[in-house]
Amino acid sequence: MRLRYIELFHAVMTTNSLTGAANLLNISQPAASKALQQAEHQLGFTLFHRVRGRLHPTEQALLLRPRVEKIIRDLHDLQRLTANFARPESEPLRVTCTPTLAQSLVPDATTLLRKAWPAATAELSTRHSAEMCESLTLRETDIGLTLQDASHPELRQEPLCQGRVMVIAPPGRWSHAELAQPLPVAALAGEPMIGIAVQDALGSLLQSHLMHVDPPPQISVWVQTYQLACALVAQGAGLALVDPFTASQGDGGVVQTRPLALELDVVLYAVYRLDSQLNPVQKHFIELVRKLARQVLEPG
Amino acid sequence: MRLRYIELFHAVMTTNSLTGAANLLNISQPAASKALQQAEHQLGFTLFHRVRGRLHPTEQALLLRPRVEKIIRDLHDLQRLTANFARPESEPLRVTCTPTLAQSLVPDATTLLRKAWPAATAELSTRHSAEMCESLTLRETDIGLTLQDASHPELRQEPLCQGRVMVIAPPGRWSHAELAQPLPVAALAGEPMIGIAVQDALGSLLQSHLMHVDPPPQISVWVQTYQLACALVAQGAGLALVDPFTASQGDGGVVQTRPLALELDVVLYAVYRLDSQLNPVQKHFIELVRKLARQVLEPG
DNA sequence: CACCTGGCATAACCGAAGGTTGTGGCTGCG
DNA sequence: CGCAGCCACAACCTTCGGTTATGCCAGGTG
Repeated sequence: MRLRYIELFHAVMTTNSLTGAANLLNISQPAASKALQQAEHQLGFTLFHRVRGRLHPTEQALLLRPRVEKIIRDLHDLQRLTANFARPESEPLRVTCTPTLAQSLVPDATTLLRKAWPAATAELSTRHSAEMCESLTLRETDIGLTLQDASHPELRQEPLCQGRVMVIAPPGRWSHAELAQPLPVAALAGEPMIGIAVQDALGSLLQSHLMHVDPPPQISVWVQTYQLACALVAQGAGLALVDPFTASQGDGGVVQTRPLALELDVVLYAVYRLDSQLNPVQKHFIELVRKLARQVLEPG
Repeated sequence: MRLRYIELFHAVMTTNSLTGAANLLNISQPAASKALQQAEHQLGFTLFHRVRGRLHPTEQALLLRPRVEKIIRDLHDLQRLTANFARPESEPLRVTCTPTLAQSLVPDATTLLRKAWPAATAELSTRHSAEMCESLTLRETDIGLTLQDASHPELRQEPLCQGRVMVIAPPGRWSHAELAQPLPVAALAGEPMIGIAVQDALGSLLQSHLMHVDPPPQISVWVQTYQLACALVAQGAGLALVDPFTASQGDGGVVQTRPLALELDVVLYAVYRLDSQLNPVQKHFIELVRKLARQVLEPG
């Protein structure tokens, strides 16, 4: 089975049309037509029924589809990987972080880095945990920054610093004296709160803690990102539990922030490949992140 | 990245030589040489160091290897699958079973089937559980017969009949009157026994039961297949727990067999694809297996 | 040391696969 | 009816993937 046939099959299945497939593959429609016939002839069974001038996948084609798509995906990954072996000599600092950290921590660290290394170039991106691991193993990026435990056999995660889970509230909720003291979890009982959808590890941990207070907090809005929670809290929608980085964004202005009395720590990790020898620029960047993060997480 | 480069890379990695790879792919050595250079040129980095007239994989090549091999495997599977869509019209009865069932149950059923359907042709093979599922989903075979629970999203398993775990012993161990009565598990305490290595579900279940009798049986020999256990028991090496089919092989001659008093049943399953419409021959075959198995499992 | 052997690269050549443009037939729609 | 969209067929061309013949280099051996 020629790879070309596999790609063509996939293209036809996705576009539901031979001309569409031809466009996708940047070849002419007759070329696609001929190739498809060759593929069917070589396989010994028909892949598509020609009915009223259109193509309809046969039963066999539907069974083949998932396997073909898997091969296409794996091939695509391989290409992404090889593409990153051949990149130019002047290696840029390639960093990816979660959206939360992209608010200020990573940009701040990058500007500081450029003062120390004016010639350095950087590629910044945001990704969620799974995509971050993927991107690191495919060598699209060299350093990942995340608040989640992202253990992976090919990756090493280095804890940079840790902080506490924070409660954010609309301004005026707490007195100045209260703000410094941690808020007991029990104090959240019955409060209107913003729910953090359980897609990340921190979120689900917090959620399980909240479920155990009595009466449970009233959660009418669920959000997927901490920034949304912060914005909603600023509008008086209730309280929310967030990581300290998100909290520090709104602190002093749109929301009040107060630590939560909980043994659970938020840990900031730098993640990189096990085999990667970090160069001086990369090491310096990580140290800058550590320093900046400490200023946020351990004030005073 | 052309598929041909991937295959070539894989061939060179496995043979450690360009000429070897060329032979593997049934092309001439110069063709392989040229293709490899094209691949490296297109990738933008070298895959193999040419040192003293030999090829040595680069660091990048070693990193690429696992992904490439995965694609090769998946491609191979796809080819196996497509090969079975195009098979001839006169479909043979394709059955695979575990080695235990290949001793007499499946051959007996096949000869009976051929009396009822003289024109039918059959393809018999033996496979262990995982390979059986693989082969069924790849449509290399249509019916699987196994004593293990082989649940799989694309497959359906139909219980045909059930029997008891049997204890086998060297001849003369038990009196004629004892043979009919189930042996309590406690009676195995301290006995010399043949261990069944835990690769199959039944084996591990039996093993865990044995570990709970006090004192535990003395196991000095572990075997991978029930036939081996049977042969060792015949030579007086001790007792063994086996499925009823294996037991019936040696019964009356080389070993004595006696049911074990245990709520655990051995179930014979027929496994086939969810979407497969069994034809009359296949249905008849399954019924024959069921009938023959009942004769073995439920004597009297 | 000279010689052979084994392994990779280069050169010249060749066929077929895979691409193109042009065209025609069929279907469905305004 | 006529037009637009989609697929198949034909004729033609480029290039890729293959061949044989040959050369170079390293290592082992009499």
